[in-house]
This record gives sequence, structure tokens and C-alpha cells, in this order.
Amino acid sequence: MRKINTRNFVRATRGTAREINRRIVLNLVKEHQPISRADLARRMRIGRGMVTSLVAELLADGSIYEGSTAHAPRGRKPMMLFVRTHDRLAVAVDVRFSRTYLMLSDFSGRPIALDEFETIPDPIALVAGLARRIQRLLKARDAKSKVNGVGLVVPGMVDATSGRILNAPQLGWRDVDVRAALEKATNLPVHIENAPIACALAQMWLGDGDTETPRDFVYLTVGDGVGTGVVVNGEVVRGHDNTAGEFGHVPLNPNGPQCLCGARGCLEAYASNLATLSRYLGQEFSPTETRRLLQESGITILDVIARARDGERRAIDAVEETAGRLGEGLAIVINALNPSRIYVGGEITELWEQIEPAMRRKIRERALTVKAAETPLVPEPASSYPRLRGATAIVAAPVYAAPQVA
Amino acid sequence: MRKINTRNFVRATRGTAREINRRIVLNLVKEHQPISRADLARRMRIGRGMVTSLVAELLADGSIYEGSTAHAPRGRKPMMLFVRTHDRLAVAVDVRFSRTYLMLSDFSGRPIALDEFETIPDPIALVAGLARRIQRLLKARDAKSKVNGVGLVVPGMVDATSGRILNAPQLGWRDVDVRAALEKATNLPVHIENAPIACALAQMWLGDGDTETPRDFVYLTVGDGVGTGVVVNGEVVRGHDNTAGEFGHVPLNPNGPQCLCGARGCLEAYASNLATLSRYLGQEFSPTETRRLLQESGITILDVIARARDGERRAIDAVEETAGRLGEGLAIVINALNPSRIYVGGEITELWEQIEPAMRRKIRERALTVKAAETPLVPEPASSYPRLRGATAIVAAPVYAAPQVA
DNA sequence: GCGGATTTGTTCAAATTACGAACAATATCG
DNA sequence: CGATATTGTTCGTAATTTGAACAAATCCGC
Repeated sequence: MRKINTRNFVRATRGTAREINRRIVLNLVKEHQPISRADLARRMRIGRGMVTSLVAELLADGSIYEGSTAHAPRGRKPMMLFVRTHDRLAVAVDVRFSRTYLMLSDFSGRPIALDEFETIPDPIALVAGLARRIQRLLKARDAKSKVNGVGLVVPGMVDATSGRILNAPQLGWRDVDVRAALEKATNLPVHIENAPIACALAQMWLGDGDTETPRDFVYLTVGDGVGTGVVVNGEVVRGHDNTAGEFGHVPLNPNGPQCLCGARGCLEAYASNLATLSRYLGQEFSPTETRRLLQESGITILDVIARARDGERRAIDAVEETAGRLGEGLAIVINALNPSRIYVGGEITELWEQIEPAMRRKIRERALTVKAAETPLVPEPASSYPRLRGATAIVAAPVYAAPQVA
Repeated sequence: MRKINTRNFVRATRGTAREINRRIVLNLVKEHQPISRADLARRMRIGRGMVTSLVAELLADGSIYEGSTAHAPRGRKPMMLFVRTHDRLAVAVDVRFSRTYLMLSDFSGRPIALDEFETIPDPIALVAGLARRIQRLLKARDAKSKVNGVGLVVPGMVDATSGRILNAPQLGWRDVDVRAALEKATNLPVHIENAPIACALAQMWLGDGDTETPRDFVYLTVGDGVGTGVVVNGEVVRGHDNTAGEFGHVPLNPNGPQCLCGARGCLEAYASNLATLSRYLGQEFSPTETRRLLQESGITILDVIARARDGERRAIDAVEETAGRLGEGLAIVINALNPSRIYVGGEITELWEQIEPAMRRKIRERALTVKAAETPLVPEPASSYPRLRGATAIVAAPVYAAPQVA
């Protein structure tokens, strides 16, 4: 039951009902393909004439296509419909502290081409370099005419409506607008998004049809920082000033280690990759000190993960402690939001069999109900490029989203 | 940008656009009254003919009425429209541990009659007694024909769709269905809701037109427990199993006092009324022990509040410690959800001038951004009966809510 | 092999509603 | 008192949902 905002509403027009139904058809094709007109009519409880009309429009605008006919026990064989994704493309960009990743993908998130380069700290210079690479990529693939837009994902607070990057500490960016410049340089629409939210949007919009994507879920990213993308009632939670989802800065212990945000004992200070490395090196979490030691020793999170997999006790202890802390943090998320599912992304998920029990144990200790304690945790390995897929998702999403009325 | 759930959607029909526009008109009248047809046409950017038609329907179904004409500098004086609430009634019920409160109110939440009685622990007996009181109340006020339904609010987890009370520990109720019996006994539709969520819904649906109710806000209730009602994107957050909003069980200190939920150091263990009383009595939070001492001494939270107001140091210290803890908890809420506003309900708000600085100080320590740290906190005294108003809201809400399509 | 039955997909007329223009009613101004 | 302006109502047109009828394509039983 949603409230109408009388200061910011969209009234219905003659085309509203038709637009809603056309989107429903498109989503049904996308998630239940192959599907016939008669199938659609049955699912939507409308006449086949109506379906023919709506499908004709979607065929005409290139959203779907007709494929094979299917077997029918009797009568005319149905013509099966498919969503067109393979030749509808997006440019996905993932800007991180040290490297920036680029992917040309289709609308289902399937990678066509990948590229990467060292992140240039100055946003203007970064955009210039990025635009050149995008042009080359599109030219090499003869793809310019098939691209709907560019999705760009950053590790920080983003106003997705205006495209401004409000604060991205890891990049040293504050109140930065790269969207206009990139649109001008590429002649493509550009969408900007916060990294954990983008990961969540990838699950929402590019999830495979096999497993139904829930409408209330959380995506937890474990990397240099710990962040969450929250989806409630089928919509991302951004918050009033676009700073929602900072479960990484929920304190597990008020007397715990100093976090980068200035507070003490945040989930991030216990469970980020840096925190795991600190623990592995046998010292309390201290970002500057730990970074110095890491630079000296050259150890990375992937090293620790490999050592844990190989049975090294110190590595196993470090990782399991992190898992327990993640469990504590997830218990808070579960009590606060009661999501249907929690996706967990980050390198640490490569040790899922080892960390899941520790996480689950802590969740069971603190979740309010038995059912809540059983909230499914779904790992997502870094190798599926969740942030890049998220960048694709923010380009594709407007095509599939419900019309915003009332 | 909301996702369409292809397994549970509502398609648009011929009447959809009209229904949406009619709801928009109704909400505009409700929140911007008095308002004329021409005003409505301008705000909605539609023709006056269309408005005349929609308004005629709302007049006919009794949602609005025509009032005075208003001044116009030139031309025909406009006929002002008002929402009808004064003779559209709801029965509101607030079931608490020791007493149950009953209110007959109109659709704006204005109380017409109040009643209360001792809560009968057995739900079947409670419903029987409640139904008798409701019948008497309606008969005394000759109101049977004007009542839209009954709203019943409990302190526990509720499946609002089915009306089942999943778990209400304070009442000792688990998996209880009082709705069907109460509907049968009163011949009225019955809506069941969780108490903090109901308080939030009161803000959303019965809020006065003067201050715009935000679409992202949190309602924190401080009483026997500490709970939250969360609204995101104009919709209440219930969670997958209807257990969302339990920010009261977010831990402030993992080694803190034992909470009723079984964990240690929950916000509730630090900031509920019982926790404040424990502190006042100079002992660590222990529900059973504290309750015993309170029973012996006869001291209540209102006593402590009165003493704090009178300047008694021990009472002031107890209350300010609670305020600080609430601030810590609110900082977590703010970082996690970034709401536009936080309403705070409970007896402790009677000392708002004293507790607000302590809360704000803690929030500033821990909120991630300066702007987030300035999230408005709005006190709501117990004397405005937020739970009863919430019960009214859940009856009235379906009349005003946006049609659920797509 | 053909007529009957069934299913899918298309076409078309009717009903409903958004849309916009014209008109009616009511007011003020010069 | 006529001109002008504003509000509210009426009415015709255009767009779309709705449902029936028809066309196309298939399988089955005789």
C-alpha cells in the first residue's frame, strides 16, 4: 500500500494502462521465455487480440523477437517469443581505487569485450581516457549503433538522479560530476551508481529466470570497504540524501578498532579485506599501518585466501574471524530488514564452504526468529564481475521497469 | 525504478488510469484542502472537464464534499472541496500487556470516544469482550453505519496480509488469529498491525497537511520494548516473514546486558522503559529482577520522568543515559537507511528538551555525513495516542493508497 | 484422405475513458 | 452595461480495452 506524494506525482494518461501492460508483457517474455502469445494471454487474463497488439509493438521496437514454434498436442503450433538482448548492448565501467575495468556486454550481462587500465585520480582526465577507450572498443566491435548507454559504478555515495558523485573516499572524489562530460564525449546516455547498489541492481535486473529474484534482498560487498545494496518492495533503497545502505558502518563493538569513517568498531573495521589482512599480520586494524606492512610484504587478500585453502592455520583463523564478524553484521541486517535473501560478494566468497558455517553460527545466535536465522546466503564470486554487471543493469533497467505513475 | 514481479502482478485495465487519477484527486483534496476543481486541473495538468467527472464520482461515493466558495480576484467564485472524514469512522484498538485501549475516531484520527479495560490474556476471551465493547460503543454513538472497519494493533510480529499475529511475546501470543472471530462478532472488516508499524502508518496517512510527510522515514517507539516502523519509497517495510523493523535488537555492545530476546547488549536492553528504570534503581538491566523491585517500590517510568523534570540527579542521569543509547541506535538507523525524518514515540519524549541534546550528540559522533547527522528528530508524546491513531490509519489507508498495478 | 475438433493468432466492432473545445454561469472592471 | 476573466459543465473525438468472430494451422478418428 503506497502513498501518493501530492507534491510529486505522475498522473495517469490514456496511454498509461497500455504502457503498464506492455511492460508486463516484456518482463514475462524476459523471465519466462520462450513464451507464446496464448501463454501471455492466459497469464495476464486478457484476450489474445490484446496480446497480439502489445506484442506487435514490442516486436517493432526491437525489445523481443519471434523464434521457433513449439510443440502443441493439438491445434496450431505456437510461435515462441524471446527477449532481445544479444544485440542490445551496454558499456559497463567499474572505477576502483587502483584500476578501472571496462566491459562491453549485451543486455543480459553477457560479456563481449573486456578492458582495464590504471585509474587516473583526476576525474576529468579519467573521463577523457575512458571516453577514448570506449570509442575504440565500440569501433573495434562495430557496436556504436547497438549501444543503449554507459553505466559507471563507483565505490561511494551517488545521487543517481543527477549523476553526481557525492563522496567517494577511496577515489578521493567529492561532489564530482563526470556524467555530463562522458555523455558529451561518447554521445551516449550515462548512468552513475554506487557499487553495492549496482551489484544489487544486477541481481534484480539481470538475474536468470531460473531462480526468481526476490523483491526484498540485500547485497553485501566485502572488499576494501564493506557496503550493502538494499532492495525493498522491488525498489532500491537510496535514502533521503543518497547515503542509505551503509551497514558497513554499523558498530559491532563500540570499543573496537578505529574505522576509516572515524567511529570505532564498525563492521567494516572487522570484516573488510584490509581488516582480514591486519588480523593475518597479527596486528589490530589500523589502515595506515596495515597498508605500510602490506606494501612491504606484498601480501594480498588473494594470498591469504590461497593459504587458508591450503590449510595454513593463521590464514584460516584470520578468515574465520572475518566470517564471524560478517555473521554478526548480517544478523543486524536480518533483524532490521528481514530480507528474503542476502547475496555476498567479494574475494572472500572463494572460501564459501569454510566461511558459511561461521557466518551462519553468528546469525543463529542473534537473529530474532528461527526462520529469520535461515535467511538464504548466496555467494557471488568476483569472477562473475558483479560491479560490471551492475553497470550493465543500470543501463538496461529503464527498459524493463514498471512505469512510474501515481 | 521498480521491478515488476512476473509471478505476482496486476495488469492494467480500462479503469486503471481513471482509478489512479481519482486517487490522486482524493489525495490532493485531503492534503491541500480546501481546493477547487480548477486548482486540481492546474496541479494535475488535465482539462477541467476531466476533473469535473472525477470529482463527481468522489462526491457520489462520499469521499469528499463541496464547501464554501472562495474569493477570486475576477470571474466566477470557485467551489471549494473538502475530504470527508468527520463522519467516516473507524474503531481503533491498542492491545498492550496490561490494558487494552479502544477509540472511536473519524478518518482524520480525531477521537470521538475512548474506552479501556484490562487485557484478558486469552485471545478468544479478549475478542469476545472487545466485540461487546465495540458494539456498545457504536450503539451509544449511533455510529454503526458510519464505521469502515476495525484496526487492531499489537506489540509483536504480524502478517498484515493474513491478519495472523505471528508472535507477540508481551501478550504471550504466538500464531494467533483474532481477525476472523472479530470480523464475525462485529460484522466489520478488521485490520491487524504491528505497533511501531502502525505508528508509522499514522504519520503517513493521518499526518496533517501542513508538514509534508516524507516518503522515507522511521518511527521509533520506546516503551516496554524498543521497536521501529520503517517506511521506504512511500511503503512500509515488512520484510519477507514480516519481522522487519527490529532495530531494537541491534546490539550496541556485544558484552552488554542480557536482552529478553536472548542476545546481549541490544538497544532495547539499554533504552526501553524497563532499562531506564533498572538504571534508576542502580542495577544492571535484568527484566525479572527489575520487575520485582518495581512491583515492590511501585515506581513507574512516569515517576522517573517527573523526578527528572524536578531536577533529581539520579533520575536525570538515568534518562540521559537512555537518551545517549537511543542516539547510538538512531545513528545505526541513519547510516543504514538515511531516512528524511525520525519520529520518536514513548513516555520519555516528555523530556524532549533534556534528551534531544544527548541523542543528537551521539548521532553526530557516529553518522557518516554531516547532513545525515542532522536528520530531523520529531517527538510524539504518548498523549497523542500514536498506536490508536495507527489503528485508525490502517482502516483509512486503503481509501487513499495508490492503486496497486504492475 | 477428409471432416471434426482443438489451439493459436488476427481482425473487427463495441464500450469506456482521456482529451480538448465550446458553452454556461458567475464574477469584476472600466 | 458591455467587455473580460475565471470556474464549472457539456459534448464530440480519439485512443484503447474488451470480447466475439474469423482465419490459419494442426491432430485425430473414421
